[in-house]
This record gives sequence, structure tokens and C-alpha cells, in this order.
Amino acid sequence: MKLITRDTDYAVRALCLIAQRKGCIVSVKKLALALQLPRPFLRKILQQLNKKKILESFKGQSGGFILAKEPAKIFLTDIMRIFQGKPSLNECFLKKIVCPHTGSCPLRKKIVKIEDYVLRELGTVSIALLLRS
Amino acid sequence: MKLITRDTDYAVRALCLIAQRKGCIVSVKKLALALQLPRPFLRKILQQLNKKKILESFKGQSGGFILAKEPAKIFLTDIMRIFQGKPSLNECFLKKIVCPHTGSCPLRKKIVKIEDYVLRELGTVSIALLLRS
DNA sequence: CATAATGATACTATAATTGTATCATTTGTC
DNA sequence: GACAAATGATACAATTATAGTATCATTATG
Ligand code: FES
Ligand code: FES
Repeated sequence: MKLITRDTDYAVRALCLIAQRKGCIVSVKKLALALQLPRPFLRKILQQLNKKKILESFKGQSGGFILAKEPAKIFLTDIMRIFQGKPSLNECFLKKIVCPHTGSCPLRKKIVKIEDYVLRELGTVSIALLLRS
Repeated sequence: MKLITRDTDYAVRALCLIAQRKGCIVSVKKLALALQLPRPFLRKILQQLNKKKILESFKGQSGGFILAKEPAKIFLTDIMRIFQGKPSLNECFLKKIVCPHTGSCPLRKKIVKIEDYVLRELGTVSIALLLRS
């Protein structure tokens, strides 16, 4: 029952560091060193964040990444969506045979309710919030 | 972000069927047939449920399983715990380097809060409840 | 032009999940 | 008592997801 994968984890940690160097371009090399993470893996992650417009990238010598948004506008759910797909907890697991009443099922309602709650709560956690801790 | 694995899924579905045959001993063969699930896999699952005292088993010809508890006392969280370990969402993923303040961190508080909520909600879903749907 | 960075992408390794196979043991039936 | 049909226990195999590596092309800096 893992809510957050390592992709997301690394991404958040990197984003925090980048946010701390306000405006400075930070290279994967420095980040991997500072966070003690595998460099090629981290690189792949940052590239994905770039594609999704969370980071902005600069090529060439002394290139690297900066945030593409304010830290207060980057939320945990954004990152999770990128690396873990859409955060649906589960489809109804009785749908196949036993249960045909998708509309009125208490389990389904519970799952939906739980999902909403989790997303709402995680949606309040931003990079800026994490930095203030 | 999968909350429920297939183990749990199959287990719940089997438990629902067994519950419907109140008191009757049901064999894996019949269950696998009725639910259209792989028989050896389902068997392993039921054996685990037996070990955990959720099912009672009977050997020999015309053997099989019955519930060891009332359907109203078998909860989703019980099943999840068996197949998915203790349902902890995640440890603090900044703990290694950036963040040493495990006590006062908003992320940590959120995660704990979310975890509590999920468990509380799932803890209200019993086999009996599912049957009434 | 050399160097040091990212972009894109293919590949590999490891771990978790999902499922199978087998042999021993128990019990009802002929 | 022999046989069939069930579970107990356990080892093994296959599949999928996660985690991580490698490589080559491209771009910018000095
Ligand atoms: S169990 Fe099927 S809709 Fe709920
Ligand atoms: S980020 Fe570390 S305790 Fe919260």
C-alpha cells in the first residue's frame, strides 16, 4: 500500500533543493551529489518534470534546471500524477461477477470518498509548504 | 497508487460467496468456477485466510471452507493487512538529507492524517456490508 | 573547437506481484 | 482397505512494475 514511489520522492527532494537556490540554474550533477541519489536516474526524472512544465531546462555548459512555477504552485499531486499516473485508488473489485450495481454499492462509495479525501489533502502540500517545515 | 491488490480482491470476492452459502462448506473448486479465477492461486489465498482464522477449513472428500467469523466482523482492513502488510502509506521521504525535523513537518502530519482516515474508512467496510449492496 | 550540460530513447536489473506444481495428509465413499 | 477428492505446506515459475544504466545526438558556454 505504497502511496508514493521513489520517482516522486526523488522529484520532490530535487524540487525542494532547486527552489532553495532561487533562480539559480542547478545541474543534475550538483543535485545528485547533494541528495546522494543515482545521477542518471535523477536526470531522467528531471527531464520528465521539464516535459511537464514543472521545470525549465537550459542546455549547454553550465546548463541545468530552474523551477518553471512558483514553489507555492507546485503540488504533491502534480508530481504524483506524473510518475504514478492518475491517482485512482482502485476500480470496484467486485464488478466482474458478484456485483452489477455500480451505482449503489457502499464499497464503491467508500472508495470514491477516500480517494477524494486523499487527493484533497495531498493537494494542499506544495513545495513551498515543505520548505517552510 | 494501488490501494488494493489482486490477492485482497480475490479474497473478498471469495468471502462474499462463502458468506452467501451460510454454513455450507464450499470447496475451492466451486469457488474458482463460480468466480472464474485461477484455482491454485485462489487456493493459496484461502489457505492464508485459514491460517489467519478468517476461514475454517475441512479436509477430506467434500471438504472446503466456511467463515470462521460472522460476515459483519470481517473487515476490509483485516484482509488488506494479510495480503499487503501493515497499511502504512509512506515514510517521510525527505528524511535522509534535507529534512531532520520529523516532529513538526507538515508533510508528515498530512501523511499520518491521511493514513488514519483511510484506515478508519476502510475499517467500516465488512463482508456483511458488501453483501447488502 | 572542446567541454559540459540536457534531450531522447533504448536497454538492463531488481523486486513485487501473480500464478503453477507437487507431494503429503486427511476424510468420506464404495 | 483402496480410491477419490479435498486441504496443508511449500517450492518454483512467469509476469509486470519499479528502479536504474548507457548511449548518442544536440546545444550552449568559454
Ligand atoms: S461491489 Fe460492485 S459496484 Fe460495488
Ligand atoms: S519532510 Fe521530513 S519530517 Fe517531513
